Amino acid sequence: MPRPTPASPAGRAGAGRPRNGRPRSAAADAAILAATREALVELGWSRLTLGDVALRAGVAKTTLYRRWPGKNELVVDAVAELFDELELPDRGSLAADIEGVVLRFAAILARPEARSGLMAVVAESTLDDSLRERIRTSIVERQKRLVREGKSRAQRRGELPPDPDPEAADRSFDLIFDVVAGSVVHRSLVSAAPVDATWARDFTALLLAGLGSAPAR
Amino acid sequence: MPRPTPASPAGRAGAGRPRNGRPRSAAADAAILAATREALVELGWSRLTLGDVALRAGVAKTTLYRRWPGKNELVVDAVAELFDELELPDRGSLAADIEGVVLRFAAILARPEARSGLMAVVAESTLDDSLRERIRTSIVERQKRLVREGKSRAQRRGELPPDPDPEAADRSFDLIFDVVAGSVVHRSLVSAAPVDATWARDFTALLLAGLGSAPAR
DNA sequence: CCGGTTTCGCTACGCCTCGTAGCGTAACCA
DNA sequence: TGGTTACGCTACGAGGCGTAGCGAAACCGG
Repeated sequence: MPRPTPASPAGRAGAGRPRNGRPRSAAADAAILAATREALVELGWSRLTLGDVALRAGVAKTTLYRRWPGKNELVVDAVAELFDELELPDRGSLAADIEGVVLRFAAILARPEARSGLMAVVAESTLDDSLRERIRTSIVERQKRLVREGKSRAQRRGELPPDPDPEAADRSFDLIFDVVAGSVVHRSLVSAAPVDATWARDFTALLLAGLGSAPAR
Repeated sequence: MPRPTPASPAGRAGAGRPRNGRPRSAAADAAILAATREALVELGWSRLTLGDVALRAGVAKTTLYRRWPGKNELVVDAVAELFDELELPDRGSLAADIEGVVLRFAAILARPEARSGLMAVVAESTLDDSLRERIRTSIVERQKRLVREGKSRAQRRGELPPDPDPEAADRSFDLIFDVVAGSVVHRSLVSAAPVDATWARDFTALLLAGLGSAPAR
């Protein structure tokens, strides 16, 4: 009996692998994902074809279909790897931490393979629940972890008050995450304007002090 | 000599139309855009085909290609019409105005034809400058006008200080726009969580007072 | 009323991509 | 060595893309 479903192939979900038979080439996985990003840069989402990706990666097209159900899932995994480098170094203050993570996040979004791939899979996920779940675990949850860490770090420093109850803490946390990630994505992809040091400083000032205080630095 | 380019067809850019010959059917335009939205709901972006749209609209496929260069531009125009209803009623205070526009904006994004279409064309625009410009003039600029109006309204009320110089005013304005629009879009499409009254209130409180004040209401 | 002009519906076409099936071979394990 | 799985390759039907060509319809100026 072969594997019931093509299943999730990439290393991220390496669950029960049978001990018999020829193992899947890990090099092929890496080559396919790299080829996918390369094709995203040159062709964008709509003109990207799986046959072209297979050709670039030096594997057969059938190998590609054995590991990923389709174009959507492949691109999610290819883009997700870009976010592996996202970290949150401790810069001493909440303001500095926010500026730092904003600039790092924006640096990833500035790469064309992320620009053209990310929004496309989000669009597809509106009619595909399993794809949305894949995006959530592979990309979104990873970013969220950073915001959670930065918040509790600021609370240890005394820059933010402790949360009164866990329910309110969760809601406040989700809100902050959407504001930070959404603002950077919108600035970068929709407004198509650069997220540079000036913008990061202005954004941090707004997030910390709000509109009521002096909006201009 | 026929028209040099297929040109921008929809009513939005109705420039120099020749006075001779059979006029283009305005009813066909409306039917095509409505059919596009209907197909977006049922099929989403990737499975939407122009042949299917033509069939739904009751026009020939060639008619469709005579008016729009391709799928991208057609969907931009179809989605843009959804934002026509976006307004900013005066609710007496800056906080109430923000909550109102957030909820109205979210109501549009909750419609499946907007969800699946908007992100897709934004993704495509990363490699197509003319498409990005089309999105900017048809969709983004329209939203921006509302934020500009709300800001000056709040300044007349004395809720916000006047801007020191025009350059800082522009930068502050662009920032606010990206934060508001980006946060709502991210919450709605990426986090896939509802933008309800509670979220709108929490977001407004954060935007006005910042993280420094009490984050929980 | 009529000739010029443009749009429209329809059919047909070559090109490409999709996703799968089938086969022989290669790699790994007990 | 035999069993099992992955791989490369070829081939295929299905379907969308975007265009060309045709005759008919609609509108305008003379």
